[in-house]
Amino acid sequence: MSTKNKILDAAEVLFSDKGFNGTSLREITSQAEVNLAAVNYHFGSKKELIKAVMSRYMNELSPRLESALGTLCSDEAKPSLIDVFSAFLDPLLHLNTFKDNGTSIFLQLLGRGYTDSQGFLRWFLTTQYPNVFTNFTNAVHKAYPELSAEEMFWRLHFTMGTIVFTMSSSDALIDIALNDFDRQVDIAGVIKQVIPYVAAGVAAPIVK
Amino acid sequence: MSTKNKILDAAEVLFSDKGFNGTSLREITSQAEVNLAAVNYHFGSKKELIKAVMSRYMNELSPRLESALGTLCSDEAKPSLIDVFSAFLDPLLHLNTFKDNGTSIFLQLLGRGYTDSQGFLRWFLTTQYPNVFTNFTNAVHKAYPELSAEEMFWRLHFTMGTIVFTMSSSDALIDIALNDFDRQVDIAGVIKQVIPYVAAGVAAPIVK
DNA sequence: TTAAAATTCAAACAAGCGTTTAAAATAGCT
DNA sequence: AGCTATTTTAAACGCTTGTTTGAATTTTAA
Repeated sequence: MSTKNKILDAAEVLFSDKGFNGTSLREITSQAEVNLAAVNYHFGSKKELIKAVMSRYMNELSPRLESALGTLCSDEAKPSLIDVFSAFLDPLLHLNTFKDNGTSIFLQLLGRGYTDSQGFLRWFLTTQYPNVFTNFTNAVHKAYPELSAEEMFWRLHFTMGTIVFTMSSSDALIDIALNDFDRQVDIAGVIKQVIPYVAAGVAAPIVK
Repeated sequence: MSTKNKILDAAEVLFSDKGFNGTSLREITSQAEVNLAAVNYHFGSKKELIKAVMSRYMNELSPRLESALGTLCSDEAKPSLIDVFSAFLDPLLHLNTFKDNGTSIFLQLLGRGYTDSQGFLRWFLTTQYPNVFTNFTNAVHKAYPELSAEEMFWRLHFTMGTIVFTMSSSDALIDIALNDFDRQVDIAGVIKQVIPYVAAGVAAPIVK
């Protein structure tokens, strides 16, 4: 295992757990059992390391997501909103085969990135992977064409908030579910619970 | 204006903007034009200052919220979910008269607190202000009794995520709405948009 | 007015941060 | 083998962090 990958593996777990600001390079390098200076040697800076951690996941996810949403758009049949959101399920769960707990880690990273660091990750994702966003918007528009661009804007951001926030605290929530309901839930179970919620939210009657 | 209040006023704005970890005591005290040591003298520690900032809002909000949700529960008529979520509107907007931009600041603080600091604010709120949570749960149950406790648990957390995440990035979203749609939106407008969304989400068909 | 209490202040503290340096070690190549 | 380029290492850098100190100042009350 290369030093670079040892760093990435340790960093993604710590970042997802304690946030980007909350994780120091010393924690990462001691967890990875490499020298402190290795981060700056291989990645240049902490900021670049964060980008590298996210890129590793996005490069795995984004083609599958584009494909899934793309076929939904090119199909003749009009998809339901449930179809649109369900299209995320397989690409996201595929991250679990790509890496242990990959789905959960990635979604937590996403949540961290949106609130930490004053939105620089938002910029990074929307500029580096714009196709995912436009494909998603198009798919939702096809499923619910009555929604105006402005209403769509708000509801998609509400949806993003639901997903990202839920996933960034999913470990705590899964713990509570285990204690209060004796129910063993995994990340796939949470995603399946959230899909009808966001689909119904986006499909809500248009407010006057 | 007392030193204590000068600190609280400066802290809440900086905390809501840059998070708890992202704001230093030196930024706060220089913004408040007080000595650095004043924070530790008056509050004991940074953590206690964070609690004090949140308490000032919660003490203003929680009785109004309990009352609004309480009457909803004690009324004979069965409320709609829209009624339940709308009950938050007045108490939240009241924070604007209590303080300039109070609603927005408080909701952003809430969002920060849920992701920063590994959930210690979640513990603080649920243990210090438990009535708000139980009243809310009861009101939702009355509006939608078919929902099981477990499903309710998940959907209420999805809702919390939607609200908190949206509000913590509401400034950025309001900016985008201004640029893309020439639409001047304020925090009350965002709240009114989000109510039908979360109401529909909670009311979504029960997943098998 | 005077003594005690509360508050403010400048300064320093120890600890942690990301980053840089230059020497040591390793690897790749002719 | 011997030279070059790459990588690893320990140490230190400069800076920021939250907190503490003890003296100066202001406020309070008798």
